[in-house]
Amino acid sequence: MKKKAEERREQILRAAFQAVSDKGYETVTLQDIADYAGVSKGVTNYYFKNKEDVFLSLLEWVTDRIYQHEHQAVSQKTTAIEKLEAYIHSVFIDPEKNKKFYKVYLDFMAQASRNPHYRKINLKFYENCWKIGRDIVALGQKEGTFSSDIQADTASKMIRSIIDGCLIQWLMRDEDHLHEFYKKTCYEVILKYLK
Amino acid sequence: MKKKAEERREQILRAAFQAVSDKGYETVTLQDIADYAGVSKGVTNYYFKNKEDVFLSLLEWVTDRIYQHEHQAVSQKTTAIEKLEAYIHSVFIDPEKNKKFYKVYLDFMAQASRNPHYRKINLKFYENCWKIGRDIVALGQKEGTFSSDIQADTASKMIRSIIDGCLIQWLMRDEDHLHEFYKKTCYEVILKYLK
DNA sequence: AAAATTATTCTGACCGGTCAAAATATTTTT
DNA sequence: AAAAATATTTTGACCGGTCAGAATAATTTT
Repeated sequence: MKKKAEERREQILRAAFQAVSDKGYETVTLQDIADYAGVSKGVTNYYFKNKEDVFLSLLEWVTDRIYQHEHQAVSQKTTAIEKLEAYIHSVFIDPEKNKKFYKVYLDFMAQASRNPHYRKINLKFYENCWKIGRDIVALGQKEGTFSSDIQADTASKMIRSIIDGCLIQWLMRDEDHLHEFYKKTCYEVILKYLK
Repeated sequence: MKKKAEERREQILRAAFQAVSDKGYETVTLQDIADYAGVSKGVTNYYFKNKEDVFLSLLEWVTDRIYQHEHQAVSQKTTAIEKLEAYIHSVFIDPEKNKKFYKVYLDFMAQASRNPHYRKINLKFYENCWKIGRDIVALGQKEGTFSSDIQADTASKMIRSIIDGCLIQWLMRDEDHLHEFYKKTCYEVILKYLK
């Protein structure tokens, strides 16, 4: 019962994710989402309060999945360098997935710049990401791999800034083959900063 | 004759800039723009082909102004370090102006991720910014201030990634007082990377 | 059959683009 | 220089189309 409802919600969120990625936040209609999910329009209205509720849930769902993925990748490694590598590797998954996510993510950030509800969800995502970065830096400092001059909290903010900055610039340039370049250079910049 | 028409266009673009900053790209109607400009609805259609034409012109106009401002600031300094400082200083003008621009810019990037017309204009902006960065790095290397290990072209991409990454993260956090933090740390990261 | 779920239809609001007419500015004629 | 003619600019009403949300109907589950 509860299970089914949860599945339906996720089915709709997946559809919304694809629809927004294809068409853009504002262009997507509830009808689009229903079509992508292969259900009728009423279903969406049944499981979500309204359109904004779908989108807020979508942002929460998608950022949480990203975070889980990153966290999982990092937690499997032991040294700071390995963890940093794993982090960057998990972030720069592949052109296809990065494109899909950052298209949607840019839409949401544009919304978030004016709507506190979106900002709040994004902040939660940031905090999760910062935590990953902070732990890596702190470990590296304990190991002696990273400089003790920098502050782990500050560094964690920068790490995410560099990552997002690189992937956004990559997306805007619209050349898949540059994915590797940004991944590599992003890693190098962060490493040089931490050492 | 020609002068008046150009003034009108700019008047409308200024109005559109403010309107988009306040309400967001997709929410803004031609009526809004007319209202902000203090003219009637028909005027906008008289000076621009259609809504998209207004927005494409706006992106071009606003990014060009930003670039001119950055370029002017950097060109007044002589050493690489001074130029870099001036660059960062001109980018991180003040919370008010940064907020206004990045709100609009995020909207346009969201559009650009799906619409090649916007991407093309943004690429022009990128190339201008990269040129500023590249020249600073090259100068620094000639001076011996910056490491010769890095590639000026690569570094210029990273400089802009870090700047945009920082300002976007700052905007999302919605705390004006952090502006100084991101400005300072952004500069430090870039400097450490270049040395 | 009652309740829960899904599908369809309706409605009111809104938007972009058009257009004809009015207002204003410019040029030509007297 | 005044008047007439012409060109340019501005206005706001209008239309076709779309969408979110509500209401309603149909179907499935319990």
